[in-house]
Amino acid sequence: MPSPHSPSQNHLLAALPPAEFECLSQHLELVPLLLGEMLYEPSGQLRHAYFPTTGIVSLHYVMESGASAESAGVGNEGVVGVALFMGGNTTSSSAVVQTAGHAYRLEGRLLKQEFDRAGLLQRLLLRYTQALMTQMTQTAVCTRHHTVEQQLCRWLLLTLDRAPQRELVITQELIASMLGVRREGITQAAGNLQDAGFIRYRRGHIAVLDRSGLEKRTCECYAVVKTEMSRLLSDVQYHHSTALAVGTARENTHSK
Amino acid sequence: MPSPHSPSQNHLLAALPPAEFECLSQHLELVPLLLGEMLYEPSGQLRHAYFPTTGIVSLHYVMESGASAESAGVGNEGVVGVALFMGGNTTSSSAVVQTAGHAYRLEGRLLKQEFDRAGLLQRLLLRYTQALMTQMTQTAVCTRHHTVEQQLCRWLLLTLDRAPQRELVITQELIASMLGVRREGITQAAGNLQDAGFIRYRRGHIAVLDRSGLEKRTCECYAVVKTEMSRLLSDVQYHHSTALAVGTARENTHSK
DNA sequence: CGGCTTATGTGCGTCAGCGCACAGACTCTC
DNA sequence: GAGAGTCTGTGCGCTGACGCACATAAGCCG
Repeated sequence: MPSPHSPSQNHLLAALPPAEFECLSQHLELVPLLLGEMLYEPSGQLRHAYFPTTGIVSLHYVMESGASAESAGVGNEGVVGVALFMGGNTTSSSAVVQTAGHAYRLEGRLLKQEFDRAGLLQRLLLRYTQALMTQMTQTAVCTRHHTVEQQLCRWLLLTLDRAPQRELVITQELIASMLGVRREGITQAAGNLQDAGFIRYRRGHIAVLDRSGLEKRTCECYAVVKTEMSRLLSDVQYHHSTALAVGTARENTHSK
Repeated sequence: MPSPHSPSQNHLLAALPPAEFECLSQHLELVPLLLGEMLYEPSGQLRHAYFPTTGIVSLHYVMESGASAESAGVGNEGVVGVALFMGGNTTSSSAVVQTAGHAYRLEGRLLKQEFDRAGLLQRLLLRYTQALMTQMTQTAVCTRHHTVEQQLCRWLLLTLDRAPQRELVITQELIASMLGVRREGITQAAGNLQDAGFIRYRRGHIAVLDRSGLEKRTCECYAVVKTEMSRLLSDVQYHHSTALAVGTARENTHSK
């Protein structure tokens, strides 16, 4: 079965003008993201940046005690490894695959190089990084003030937005470790949501039946992240289609 | 009384090579930061970036319900307004003065301009932004897993590191709103710390008597932030004194 | 000095979430 | 299709933090 993979499934890559896109494409390597795989660990040297297409990655911190919490998630809207161009080259948190799928990876050195060209890619990456910060802030706030059920709703919605299908493949145990709560807490909250008819789940699979239901039950945090995300990214696409498209040959190689 | 204000009291500015420093200096404007003053509010257009010298600013998010939480603090090690060069121009959180003092401010347009020169300032700002992200992540984790007392210790230590004096001028009420907990919770935790002889306080003043005591009581989060901060910043200074100092006239204008 | 504002101390009852322990129940594999 | 491994459901008691309601006290200002 021919899987129609293309770098343009990643929003950041897709927003590049054809010239830059082509230039990068030849260095992009399609890699599978396996559930639970650790793309990088705390303080470890990052070798590649990952542009997810169908996979979803979670940035999270694991404490000495073993307790953990996610600070942000990355799907096809972003890139894993911002530390590569931010100059730190490594972070104190780790990146773990939360939903299996694929990503295109790019050697760190090359990403940095492209970044330093100060082209549209730089703009995109910086804006995305700001969106990431918004997400981190909101995670902190949400953690502080909202119930497990609200947080679960937020998490489901954000994940769903990045997932290609309506059914997520993930255990309650894993969700619990993302949100930094007990597994039983997720069982309970998920039970409530199922009773309400918003989701249906079975051993490691969660199907969302009623998005708007979840949206009603979640806190404002979801909307804040979502709004800020689209504000930061839509604006970039504007620049693409006007100023920056000028002067680049419009080839049709984009759609593979 | 002649107060010896200088932009070089801010670590980012101080790390600039003389040429860049001079260039920026003429556009920097010394402004007082008044306790409680809001430097920018959610979704409001940012006009200036602020480089604190003696003041401390808190980035925090206020929810519809009125509840709030800090995601990170900014003192003389950093800058308020990263959204200006990240491309977003605004954020969903607000910046509030948490400790009165001073800052040098720079028009947003100019900062962006300097940033786009891709000189050392850009490197500095990007690295600092990464440090900010570490702080946000750690805030989220700490919020999730640690007690109010531990968080108070972390907060006191981080604040102390940025404060010129050993005595902080702040009410428990304000600290509570930073940490997103009840005021009574701070009263209790602070009482414990005072009983242990680590701090002493009276109506709006907190004096730290025993730093190492606080360090023993706090969680790992303080160390994580601190370590990452110094890693990111020391490395920059290394670049300054070697690679990047080449080609810039070594004038002695730096030390005022 | 006296009164007012504001900050801090304290004592409830309540509750969400934790930690633990164990009982089902679903899948996958052989 | 039987067993093993894993995932999910449920029921405790416990505790940190909340929300509220005051009491007290410190600093400020006229």
